[in-house]
Amino acid sequence: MFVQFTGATYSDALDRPGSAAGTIAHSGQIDTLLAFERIGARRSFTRNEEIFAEGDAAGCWFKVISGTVRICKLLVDGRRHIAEFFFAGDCFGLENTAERLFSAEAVGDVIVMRYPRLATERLIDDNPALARGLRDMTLRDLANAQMRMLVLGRMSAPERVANFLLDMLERRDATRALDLPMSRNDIADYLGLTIETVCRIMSAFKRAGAIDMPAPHRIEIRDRAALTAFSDA
Amino acid sequence: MFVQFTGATYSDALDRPGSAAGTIAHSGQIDTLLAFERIGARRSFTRNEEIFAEGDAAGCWFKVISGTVRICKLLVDGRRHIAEFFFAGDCFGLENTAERLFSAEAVGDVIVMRYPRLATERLIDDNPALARGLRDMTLRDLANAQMRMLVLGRMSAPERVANFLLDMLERRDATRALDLPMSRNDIADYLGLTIETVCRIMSAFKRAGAIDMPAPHRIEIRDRAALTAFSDA
DNA sequence: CGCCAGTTTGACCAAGATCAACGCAAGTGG
DNA sequence: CCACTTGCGTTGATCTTGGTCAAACTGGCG
Repeated sequence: MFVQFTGATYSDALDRPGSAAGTIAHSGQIDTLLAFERIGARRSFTRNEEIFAEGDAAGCWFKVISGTVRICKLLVDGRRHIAEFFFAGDCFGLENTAERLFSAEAVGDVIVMRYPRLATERLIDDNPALARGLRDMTLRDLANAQMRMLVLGRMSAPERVANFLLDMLERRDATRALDLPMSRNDIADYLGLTIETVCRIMSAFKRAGAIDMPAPHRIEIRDRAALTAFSDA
Repeated sequence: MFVQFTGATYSDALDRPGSAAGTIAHSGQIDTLLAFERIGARRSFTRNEEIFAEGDAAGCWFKVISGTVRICKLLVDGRRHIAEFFFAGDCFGLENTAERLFSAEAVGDVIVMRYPRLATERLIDDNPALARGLRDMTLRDLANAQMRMLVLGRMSAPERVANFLLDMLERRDATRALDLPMSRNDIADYLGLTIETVCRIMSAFKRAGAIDMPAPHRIEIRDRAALTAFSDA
């Protein structure tokens, strides 16, 4: 079955506070959201601009308002790894280390909200529901990371690409058509492959009639069953 | 530089609550630890016994008292992936999904404490310091998972093995000698390699004088610099 | 029009997987 | 006590997948 790793949305975290945790009153959600709005600041970044760098002080976290963000790390010899992509509604950069272990960059033009960690900690200490929301979000991120480890550690190149396409479809709330905001290079570094391999496999999927690709960044699903079959055979 | 992914210990989580979060009074630690002891139950498992299975209800989490636990997932065609090993002091199985996505198994004989999730949630809601401790633990797990993604996605087989040995050394609080509790097969499934590749690379390290291997599970570091050099070329 | 960045395709190569055999130590049963 | 089995670990020969190197293609833009 197709491995799913949907990004953690903050509103999701409040809407579905984990099965055992019970339900949060709707008014509570509004209050805490407003509380966050008050401590946040809007920022915008242009294509390939760095939002934070590896080694920066990790004094705040972010929520994507629009656009796509990539979290990545560069090895000394130039190899790059993309840990995750984040889309509108997703939160990123929440860490407990003093320094950033990864950098964050705008894939295209991006608008984010920036929240200071200290103020967030204060809000959380006074508000168990909010704390629970953030905790669930982090736990969801962790589960996604574990699924991604499975993909990177044990899946073949076609399985990785098929999984990626189905996952993107899911995360962008699409069923048939999809505009990929990231380059082939980004996809390769996300899947632990080379750009050539990603290209070849996408072309193969197209030849096999599983997808259509009117433009490099435009993907249309023609045979979802075939893709799903590819995704974990 | 060598990539580090130390497991999250519960006491660590309380001892170092993240740089920006301030310090927790020592009495607070004792109280919350006692609180946990009260809701926990001791369990023991024998070699290869299942602690929980994929699909089980996720109503509790665990702390390793002694022994080694592996968290793993089986693909339909028999491929296996080990998401993480946990040693004495590490916590595992804390999830917000209704069902387990991974199974947990005893690598050797294991003793754990089992804590119900519901009671934990209650404790956490009343105790911000405790909440923070658990949050930091989860964030540390997430950071480790991201480092492991880097290893699985972008590192060569010798780099993975060297990293693994250095990481085990660190996690077992050893500097020169190390007894690996897990089989070569476990190591392979943890590193996304085959057992043959793991064997060959360990033998190569031994031939190169980087390690000594008086018995398959006994590793002695002879040239840490060489290992470190291997670990990220 | 020509350039440029990103994408695609092809030919070849190498790292690691697969298949197979062997080693070795710890049981087990006669 | 010794044959026999069983479960790991190790090593070698060969094959496959995906990486590397190189060249061609495409669309946008000055």
